[in-house]
Amino acid sequence: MKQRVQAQLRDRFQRDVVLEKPKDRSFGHYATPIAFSLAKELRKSPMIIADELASSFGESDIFSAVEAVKGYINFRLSESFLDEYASWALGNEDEFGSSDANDKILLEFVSANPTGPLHIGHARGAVYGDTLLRLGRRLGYDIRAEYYVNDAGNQIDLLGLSLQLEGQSSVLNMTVEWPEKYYRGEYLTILAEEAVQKFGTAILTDESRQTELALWAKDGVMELIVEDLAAVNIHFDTFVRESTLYDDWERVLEKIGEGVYEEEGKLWIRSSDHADEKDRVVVREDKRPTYLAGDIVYHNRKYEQGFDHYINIWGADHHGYIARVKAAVEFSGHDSKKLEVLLSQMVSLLKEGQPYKMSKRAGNVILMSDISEEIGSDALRFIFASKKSDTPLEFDVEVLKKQDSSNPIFYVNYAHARIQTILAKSDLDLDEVMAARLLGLNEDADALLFEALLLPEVIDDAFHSRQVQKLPDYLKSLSARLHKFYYDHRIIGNEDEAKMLKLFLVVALSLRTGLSMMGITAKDSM
RNA sequence: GCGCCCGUGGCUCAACUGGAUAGAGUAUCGGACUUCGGAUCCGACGGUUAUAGGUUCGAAUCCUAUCGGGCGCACCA
Repeated sequence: MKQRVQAQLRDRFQRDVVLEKPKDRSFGHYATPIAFSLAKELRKSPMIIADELASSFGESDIFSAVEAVKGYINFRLSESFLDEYASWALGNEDEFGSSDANDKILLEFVSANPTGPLHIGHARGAVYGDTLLRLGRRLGYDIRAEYYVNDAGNQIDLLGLSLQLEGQSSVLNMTVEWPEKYYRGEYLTILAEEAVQKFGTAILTDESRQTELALWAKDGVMELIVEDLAAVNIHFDTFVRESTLYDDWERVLEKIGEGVYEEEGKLWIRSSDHADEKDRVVVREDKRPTYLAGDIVYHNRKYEQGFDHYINIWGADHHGYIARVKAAVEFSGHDSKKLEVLLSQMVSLLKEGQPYKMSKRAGNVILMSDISEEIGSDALRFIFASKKSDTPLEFDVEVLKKQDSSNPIFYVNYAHARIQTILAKSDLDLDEVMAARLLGLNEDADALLFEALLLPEVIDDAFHSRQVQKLPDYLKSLSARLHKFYYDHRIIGNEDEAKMLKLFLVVALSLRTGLSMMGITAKDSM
């Protein structure tokens, strides 16, 4: 809708035009402050320019009024334009909110270490990434969802050690001396039992078999992670294992060439040449590559597949890592501007006002699966998508279990279900409803229709600004308008019954489509 | 100490990325059922946008300083 209006104005003014939604709806559907920016070049007051531009509009198919007010130019869309657009949307559900974008994007997210099930902090990045994925795909982008599995390095050794100790303690009933750092949790007990069945008890006590045990266990943990994600409707296209990358290390090292140097027996990358604070070690004195080395190969591999754009979603505690990875990308001969790193901030959880402190390595973690089971996948996804990903989020699980308007997912679903109920109750059949033209609507209906038709621009805006919370915000607002309209107007038996039902169909379409962008299936009854 | 992010009604968050009178929810108080789902709706209360300067037609948004908070500053991932 907005694109069509903008295209029209671009022809008229011979320049790109910023379109806003006026604060006060009585001003019209759209407005532009273009006169303010023209004021400087034309050396005239914005008011006069706006007046002149507004009065230059003659008859138009899409505008019923164009007015200048205090320097703004306000546009009111014609009923026939809105009606035609609404009818098109209802007849082309899959294209409603799509665009002709077709860039190839590689989106990497979650990428949690395979050392334990996902916790609530991972859930946020997961929901953020998957929502972005769905929005982008709706717009037409060709996006691959990828998970980077860190199945090498110290944390895998620690997994083996932790599993042995856990097994010695809970399966073999031995007295165990716990080290300072180790993983803990129910999943280890289960894995230890499975390990005994598969390998015999010696696997738990023989230190020389720790690596063997760990390599087996990480696959089991990955299965848990995949299950945790599937429970909230998240699925990946590809999994890339860190352990498979190092074969390529020598070749990538050659590409980097002068970008690395040897000092103190170690290999360093000149990342300080590219905005990093200092150079970083990539190969230690004992020849073991650092974590960064894996990431260098991984990103080179990404780029060699020729995507137009690369998006990584990382926990906010990794923000210091961005500069060195971008530096590595440059040294490997690629354009680091194509790599976009988005951060997902901490989550703190309340339950009846009681805060939980979370920490992955310590015992007191909140499992993602516990929360998704407690409040349901839909509520979890809605709340996690509701706030800018780069600011901390705090919420109370009790609120999300409520069945009333304080629970946003309930509120939106209720709006959708209400529409289904009234459609079923009406004596009109679908053909009669669809045949109605949305002309001569009252002001409430016009406002509701317009809001329902905004979905495409919300999808576009939410994706391109990477701010997925705009979508749930919109759905709450559309639902509120629907509830109010429903309260104020009686539908069944109304002389405009067919029009109102068609209007409701458009609202339902936007609610349903919007929810599906969040991995949520709209409810037809509560 | 250095770097990044952030300070908006009691609480949780918006504000179209520089635009019109800073909006929602929640909490508190008050109201609306002879009604298609009251699982809803309406009203009231509540703000010097942390503070002080600056930039311009116009600032919550940009710049500077101060105060306060989070995260990071590994040859861990």
